[in-house]
Amino acid sequence: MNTDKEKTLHGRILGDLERRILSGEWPPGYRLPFEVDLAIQYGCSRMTANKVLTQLARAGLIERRKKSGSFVAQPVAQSAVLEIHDIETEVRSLNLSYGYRLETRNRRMATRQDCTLMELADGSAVLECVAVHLAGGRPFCLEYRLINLATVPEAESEDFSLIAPGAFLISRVPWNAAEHRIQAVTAAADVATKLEIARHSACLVIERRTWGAGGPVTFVRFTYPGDRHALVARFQPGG
Amino acid sequence: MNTDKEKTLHGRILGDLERRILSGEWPPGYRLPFEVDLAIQYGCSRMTANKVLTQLARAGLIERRKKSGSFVAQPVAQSAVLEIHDIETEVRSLNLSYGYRLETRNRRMATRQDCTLMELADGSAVLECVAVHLAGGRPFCLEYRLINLATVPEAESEDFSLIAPGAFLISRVPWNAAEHRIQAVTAAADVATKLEIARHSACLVIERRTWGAGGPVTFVRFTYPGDRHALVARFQPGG
DNA sequence: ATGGCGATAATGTATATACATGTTTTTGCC
DNA sequence: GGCAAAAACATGTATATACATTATCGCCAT
Repeated sequence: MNTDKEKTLHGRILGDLERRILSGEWPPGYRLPFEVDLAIQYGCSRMTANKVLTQLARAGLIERRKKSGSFVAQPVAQSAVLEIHDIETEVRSLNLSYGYRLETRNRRMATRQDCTLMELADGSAVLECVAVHLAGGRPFCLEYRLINLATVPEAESEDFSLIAPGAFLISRVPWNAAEHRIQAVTAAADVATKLEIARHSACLVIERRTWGAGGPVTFVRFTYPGDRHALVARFQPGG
Repeated sequence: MNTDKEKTLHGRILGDLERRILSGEWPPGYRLPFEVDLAIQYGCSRMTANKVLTQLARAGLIERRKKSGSFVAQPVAQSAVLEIHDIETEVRSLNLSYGYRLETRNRRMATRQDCTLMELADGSAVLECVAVHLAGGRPFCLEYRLINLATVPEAESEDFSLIAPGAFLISRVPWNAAEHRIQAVTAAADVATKLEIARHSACLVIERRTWGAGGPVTFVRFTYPGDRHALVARFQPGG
């Protein structure tokens, strides 16, 4: 059921303890055996037991306290790991042909609004792109993109008529932080036209801001027709 | 910037390598020093270097190949860890008063639709609840809940007039897998009435299915007014 | 050339050991 | 009895060592 890494000694012990915790046999608050006792029970060294307990603690399944021992953690927020894919990959995984159409590309100075969106300094130059991603010949998603030319100057010499900004950026610009914002909105007139949907339809909007070592990199807003797209995320405590 | 665990030796080394990778100094594909060389450079033992590289590999920042060495991984999908909180916690963190109103509570046999939603066996008994969560006295979110009475029989003796099903379940039922689905929809008439919003407004819908050791546990659909709620997730590669 | 085969090199796992760190419990003094 | 010093204890970190596993390279015979 797990990542079947129960090939190794500490893998087997880990799986064993995980099973007891997730099944409820060891409920939240239960104090599990000390490292030395685990080592004796499983006939291994303390270092091996330590490795297992350290991994359980990193996964958030247990909490460790010096002198007191290790305790099964209280289940906290239901977190989920949400994978936000490259759009071309996403479309192709639906077995549809992928298409891309650039609508506008515009180099300009950052407006006040841009600065708010991206945490830009006043007077920065940005590249603004609007593009439509197509699946099976029909509009799949609308992309509104801002690129900070101060941190990504090489974007200026790219016309984005064939390659999408996302694909360009991901392969060229290292990033170290991102923030996602997911919302439902009603389609404005221009959005509805570009996506070929009825006005006031519900749309799923995913906004992402990305930062690199040199500051803000890009802002992007993806707008999906609400009835045709869902984000799905699976989650298992302890990976 | 990190979890500032640069107190220990392997913590410092880890931070150092992370910085080089995230800054782009070591680009994707770059082969980093072998364990023994790292150990020499940092004046530590190979076990310590191994611990660091193992953690980097678990975080997905590097890929390790026997005999070849360790390489900076290609950035893949932009994944984000989305924390889906308890609603009461969420409301209170907005500095609003929290309220809860149960609308309906109904014990019945599972319909065909229920079975599809929850992967139930035919003929299972379920508890169906509809409730409204309030923030600052106004509707914040509509909850539609199904509980599988086969795996959570104790739910039958709970009337849920004061305690919300989510709060009840999280503290009592261990679970080991969950699936989230996030979508945008237009509000149907009954939803609009309960949430006191205009018909056909855009709403953000979060559905969650949860499984435990004994099979399906619960299905829940949260419907949020689209203009009043957004999911926000931050992400930093490597933790 | 080429196909196999063994040497080599790097990671993977496990152990024994040592000392550090931070809590709790016990001891011992006033 | 009260309180501070000391011991006991469990985890945290680090090292040295050993052997297993596996991919790669070069050599040699065909």
